Amino acid sequence: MKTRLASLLQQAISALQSQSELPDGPAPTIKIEHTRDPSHGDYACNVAMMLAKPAKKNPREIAQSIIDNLPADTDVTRVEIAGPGFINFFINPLSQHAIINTIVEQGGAFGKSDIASGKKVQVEFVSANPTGPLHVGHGRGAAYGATIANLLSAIGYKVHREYYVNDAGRQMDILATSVWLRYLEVCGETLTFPSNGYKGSYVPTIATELKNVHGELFMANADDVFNDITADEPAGGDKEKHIDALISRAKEQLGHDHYRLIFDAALNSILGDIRNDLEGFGVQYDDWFSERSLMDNNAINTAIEKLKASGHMYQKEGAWWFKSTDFGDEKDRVVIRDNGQTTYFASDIAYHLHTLNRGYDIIDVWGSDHHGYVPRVKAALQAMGADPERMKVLLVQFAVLYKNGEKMQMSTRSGQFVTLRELREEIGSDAARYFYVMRKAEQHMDFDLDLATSQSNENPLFYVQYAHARVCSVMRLLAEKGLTYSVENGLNHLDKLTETHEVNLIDTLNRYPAKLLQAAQHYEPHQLTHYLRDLATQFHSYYNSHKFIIDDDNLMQARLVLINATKQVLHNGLNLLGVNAPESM
RNA sequence: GCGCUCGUAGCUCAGUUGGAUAGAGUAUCGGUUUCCGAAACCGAAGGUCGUGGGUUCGAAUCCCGCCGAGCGCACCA
Repeated sequence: MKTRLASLLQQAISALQSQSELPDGPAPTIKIEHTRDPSHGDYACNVAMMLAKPAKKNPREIAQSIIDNLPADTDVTRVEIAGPGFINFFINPLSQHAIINTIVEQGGAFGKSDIASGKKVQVEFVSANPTGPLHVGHGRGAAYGATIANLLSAIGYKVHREYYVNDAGRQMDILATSVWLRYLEVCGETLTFPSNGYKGSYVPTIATELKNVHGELFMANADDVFNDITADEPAGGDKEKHIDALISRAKEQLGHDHYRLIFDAALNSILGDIRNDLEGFGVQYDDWFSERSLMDNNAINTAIEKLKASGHMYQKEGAWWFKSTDFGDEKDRVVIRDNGQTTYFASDIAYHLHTLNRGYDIIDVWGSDHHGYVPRVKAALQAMGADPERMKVLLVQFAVLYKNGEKMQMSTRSGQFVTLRELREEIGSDAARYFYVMRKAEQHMDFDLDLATSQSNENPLFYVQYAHARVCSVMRLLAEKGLTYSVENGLNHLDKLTETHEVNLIDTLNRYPAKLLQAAQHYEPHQLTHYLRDLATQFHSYYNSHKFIIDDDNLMQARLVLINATKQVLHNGLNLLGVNAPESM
């Protein structure tokens, strides 16, 4: 309908231009919007006001000329000028009914489109270091990323969902060493656990498993291990140097193969837990991409060579630097450390290049604490001759948790955090998924655990699900009464749906496809949650003022088609959010 | 100090390329069930859109200053 109106307006404007009533040249893009106030009609357009300046005319005057030149359309019942120069359209309500036919016809596909026509995009999200279980901060990125992927897929993108596994680097070494030290404790050694080690309870668990499988294969004397190691912070030393020394000691005492065994045991255990956790959260991936694989297949060196060839690399103090300031970054960045090891940044450059080379545009969902990292990655892509516009970073604020009215501090290292799994167990995946995407991603978010766990009706998910369940309930009752539902009959009598509640509900149904498109293009799932609440409100209001199971069979069938169409749209929307649409509550 | 994100009802938040009287939920107050599920519905009240300027027909939205919050400023990942 919007495009139809736009085309009518375009014709009128062209006509005026040829009569020299309006200046030639490109007219402003015609924007048709739904009105907020029903007294303003169904659709409104501000094009007359946009033309006021170039035409040097009163906007209301222009609006009148446009209306006078507007071609007739059977579904437009009235056109008005209002306010400073809006053109308001009143649409024949019966023409809106057609959406119900469309919904019945398309079912679960209703609302989807092929706007993106199969363009390939990779959504990389969560990608937490496999050094511990996911916590509620990661949960938001998981819910958001998964929903974004669903939305993009719904408008025709070919979406690749990927988890980038940081299975290399110092943090993993710290984890492996932490596991080994706990293992020694399990085997009866006493030692002072490093202050910078991973202290979560999952570490001794992995250590115990290791002992069950391998016995005392990795056994060592604790005094030997700690002999000549730089002092830890509590002992007046440096915690970073302390843990680094312990890592070196672990590698040298265990030897490459045994160290790798422990390292992989820790990695596999934690990654397995993360996979399981995300699966339970309804989050699916097409690929779990290993950072280590970039080293194994030389992709990192290739990328670095490419950077060097670009002329934006230089050597300083034994390290290789990328001159990212050439591309607007704050400072230059190290790619190869003076000890010869490549940095995380080097891996990430290689990873992004690799993804682009596979033909995907990139959407990275990152925690907002990584926002300073964006310019350097884009700079690297640009230096290597790639288009940095092909990479889009969506930043997600961490949720701040409140319990008993107090803010909870979280840190993976200290082992003090609420895990995603705990959250799911307490409030359920549906509520968590919905709650997480209800707010704009870059908005700070207060997550009140007491509120979420109380299952109060504060949680709007129940409201939406209830609307869906209510339709199901009506249909159950219909069957109990021995009555039958005829879609055909209902579709044939849509013209009987003339009550205000019905018109409003149908109007809301009409808005769904555009809303879905907008939510996807702007990466804003919260638009969908707001829409679904609106739709549920319309339905509940209708439900309370009209009965559906009535004596007039034609009217009843028409109403049943309407509420089933509503149910379908609720279902489609919730499905995109990764939330169930229950038949009963 | 510099940079990024942000400041809207008591609280949690919408307000999408600048549009008409700034909207929901929740909390508060008052109504609605012999009737398809009251986890619902209807109504009232609630605002100097942080603040001061600027841009124009028109600003919560764009520009600048100030105040306040969060995050970032590693040869960590």
